[in-house]
Amino acid sequence: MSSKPDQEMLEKKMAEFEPACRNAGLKLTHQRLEIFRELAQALDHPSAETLHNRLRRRLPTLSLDTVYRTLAIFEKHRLINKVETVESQGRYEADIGRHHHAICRLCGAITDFSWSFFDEAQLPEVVKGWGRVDRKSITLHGLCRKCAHSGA
Amino acid sequence: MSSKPDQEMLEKKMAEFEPACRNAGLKLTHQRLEIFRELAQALDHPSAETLHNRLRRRLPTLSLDTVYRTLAIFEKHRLINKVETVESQGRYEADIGRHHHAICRLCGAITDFSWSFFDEAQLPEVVKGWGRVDRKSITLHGLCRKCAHSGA
DNA sequence: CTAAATGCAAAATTTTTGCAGTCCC
DNA sequence: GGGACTGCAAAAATTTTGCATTTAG
Repeated sequence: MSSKPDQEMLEKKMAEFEPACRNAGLKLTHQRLEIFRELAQALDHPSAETLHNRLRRRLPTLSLDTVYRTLAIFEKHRLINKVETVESQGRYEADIGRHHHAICRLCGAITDFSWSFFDEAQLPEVVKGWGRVDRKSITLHGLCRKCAHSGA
Repeated sequence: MSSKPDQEMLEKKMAEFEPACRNAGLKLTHQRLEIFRELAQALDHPSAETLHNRLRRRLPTLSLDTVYRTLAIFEKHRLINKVETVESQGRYEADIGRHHHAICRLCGAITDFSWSFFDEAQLPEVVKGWGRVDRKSITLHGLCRKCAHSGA
């Protein structure tokens, strides 16, 4: 459903990230670049802790609280996205384009999918009265193929 | 967007809850009944802690961990729903019927809405390969009317 | 009766904060 | 150089667990 971003794609994302970061008034520190890079190449919507573990190999002094702070500030400026989830741990993604999520209730894996029919549909009238909608996304819950086959 | 459930509605929900609970093989304890009742009459998708605070007036010995355990087991048996959220605190609702959520990024309020057009739409082909979908829901993010008007 | 549920206390997990030192712009 | 950022440590917030006691069925 999602395809592995290759090196070329990753460099493109990094190239877009730098000006976006400056635009947001954020300083381009080594840590921020690496945290974004790690998230951008991740396929699994990692948590802060997961990212920290992966980054420690490259950045042994990187602290977990910096990862938390950085993800929070990236999200605030919409450079990344925090996934709507039912888990206790927050999960993040670098892809802020229109897409949706399917979550497996067994293995917890989050998979992206697109659905332009929905993206282009007008929200129902009743929502108009609620306020200003900035984003809309779908979350599917169920069993991924792998878990469904492993006798659940 | 949602209407206040009156006393009659609440009693109906309680009447439906009891057999559903037994069906799930769960014992009908005083605490469980009161936790469900409190959630069923709540309009704000409360957290475990919020529910506990509200219930303490009536049940002074009710412990927070029982609230956590009870909500978790209710959700496991699909007697209640845990809302997909970006917050660190889990939020719950007794309404397990088809509906969707609009979340205000300022005040954090969660509002329900319905959209049968979406509910009845076929998911895109690409999802078929993912696995078995049990539930699908929409989350809107933005500013509720009140927060939008208070100059955000 | 008996297995399940509760309350208490303690721990584990996840996230946030204060502050001194460091680094980008 | 100065304000933003980081790392460290500590704390806060949220959720989970072990165990003795109580309770529903």
